[in-house]
Amino acid sequence: MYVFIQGLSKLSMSPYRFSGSKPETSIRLATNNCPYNSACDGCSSRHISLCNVLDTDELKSFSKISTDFHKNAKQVICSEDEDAEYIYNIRSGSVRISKMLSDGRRQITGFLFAGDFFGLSCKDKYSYTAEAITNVEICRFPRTKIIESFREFPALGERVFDMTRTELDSTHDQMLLLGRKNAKEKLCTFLLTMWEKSGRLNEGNGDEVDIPMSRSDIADFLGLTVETISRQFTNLHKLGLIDLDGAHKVFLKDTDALSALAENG
Amino acid sequence: MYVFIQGLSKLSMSPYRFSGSKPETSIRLATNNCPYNSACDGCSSRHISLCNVLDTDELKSFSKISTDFHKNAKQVICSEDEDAEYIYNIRSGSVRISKMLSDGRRQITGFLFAGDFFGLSCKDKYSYTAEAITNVEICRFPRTKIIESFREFPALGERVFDMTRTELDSTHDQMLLLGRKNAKEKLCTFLLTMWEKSGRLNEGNGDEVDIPMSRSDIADFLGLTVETISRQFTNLHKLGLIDLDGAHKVFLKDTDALSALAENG
DNA sequence: GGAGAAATTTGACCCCTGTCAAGTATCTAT
DNA sequence: ATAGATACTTGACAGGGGTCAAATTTCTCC
Repeated sequence: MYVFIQGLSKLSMSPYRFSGSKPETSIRLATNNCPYNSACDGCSSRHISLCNVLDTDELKSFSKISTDFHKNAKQVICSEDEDAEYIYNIRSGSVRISKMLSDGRRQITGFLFAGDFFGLSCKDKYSYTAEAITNVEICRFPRTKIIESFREFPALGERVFDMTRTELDSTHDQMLLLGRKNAKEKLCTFLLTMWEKSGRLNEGNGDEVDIPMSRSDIADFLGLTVETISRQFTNLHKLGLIDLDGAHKVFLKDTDALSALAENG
Repeated sequence: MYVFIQGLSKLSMSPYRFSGSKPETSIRLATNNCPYNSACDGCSSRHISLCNVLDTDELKSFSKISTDFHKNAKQVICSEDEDAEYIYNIRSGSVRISKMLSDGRRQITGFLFAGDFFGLSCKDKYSYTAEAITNVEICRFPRTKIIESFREFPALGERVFDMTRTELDSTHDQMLLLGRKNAKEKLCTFLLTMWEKSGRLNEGNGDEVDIPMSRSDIADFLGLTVETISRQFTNLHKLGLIDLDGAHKVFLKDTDALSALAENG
């Protein structure tokens, strides 16, 4: 079991908690795309976000460069080749990060959840597109200002650096998956990763896993087609390893068996 | 042509120079694995390495935590699941970074060259194996000490952070390649990346590219088999796009055509 | 320089996954 | 609640790349 957990923590999604993924609508925000200054005080993802290394006073200062906003499911947050002006931090909801080839083939390089951030590139253009999968609450910081604040709050810079290295580790696992695993192994790995993530927050949840993204998203994340994903879900169901309740709720009936299949399917 | 160059700079190898890759034997070191303190003064990769942000005095101080050593081709530098005690910096030669599944399937996550570093994980074990492809000269720093020195030399920390983010960008491109490109596109992309890298240092080299790694390494990097790699080399040769001089020297006869094939093969 | 080992190439065959198509279920918006 | 759109599933078929095998070339080391 230990090996299994270790394997999971490497997969290509940031290893920070997410708060389940029922579409959430912001109560405080009546309209989309309408930034306002956040006090950060009531932020539900504060304890798992990059800012969790700041104490109350520091956070008060830091929050001055932060702007809150909200996006509905399917809206674009930032696009490939657009000026990389902001760093984005997810407060709630699910986001997909993707890249495209000129003919439209898409690769999703990661799914991000509450506590994850994105947009901190070295280049002055974003090298990927970020889109809301569910409704999301996000805060963002001008890139130049957050880099300045790394000097004011060195712990913040270290925290962001740590998260970046953890993310790099995850991408290496995802490269192993994309280059060397077959369809069944890919889906098992994915389901266990989602299970591990959801388990971190919802401890009482048992083996029920919420899958906010579409089959098509999963396909583009695992380097497969929608049809193959669908067939593999059916396959795992016939093997008695999972139950499905609609397309977005999966019950893992034998995580040990799934774990075995994730490396030798 | 601009788009082409831009595409290249994203591919999953660190975008720092390498000094060609003819196997090099250290003159100063008679034996392998025999660390000694380096003065850094005569280091040929100093201008492209992480330490290039340090001035002469700073480098003198920094060099105290550095140890030089040498490995022959095919030797292991560090292994998956081994204590991650050191950060390694490549002074010359070529290194492959890889991960394995329990049944032996291997994924090479990157090829590294002079100026590149590796080993800076968040975890206390290395999450990958590093092996010398050619003979290599390497210097290494105890992880705890280099992290301390980030406080003494903030520019060094920023430099390492920058290189890490650039590397993360590259892995995203490699994920797109692994998940969505076909065999021909993968090989064309790879050849152009190697060409771009070699061109940075050896400007007079024209379109002759040195490929230090084996067909098997290329296969494990691109998520293919040796046979497929070999067939695609033959294929590109028959198309008149490349000439081969042995297995490790490739002459790119039409980089524009290769560039087109790299996205729509 | 020559023998053995290792790496690369080539061929024959086949399977996994993609493609195309159609049917079914689910979601969304009135 | 209902209609239309979207998402998902299932089936038939095919092809790109894998597997196995053998030939050829290149490398390594006395």
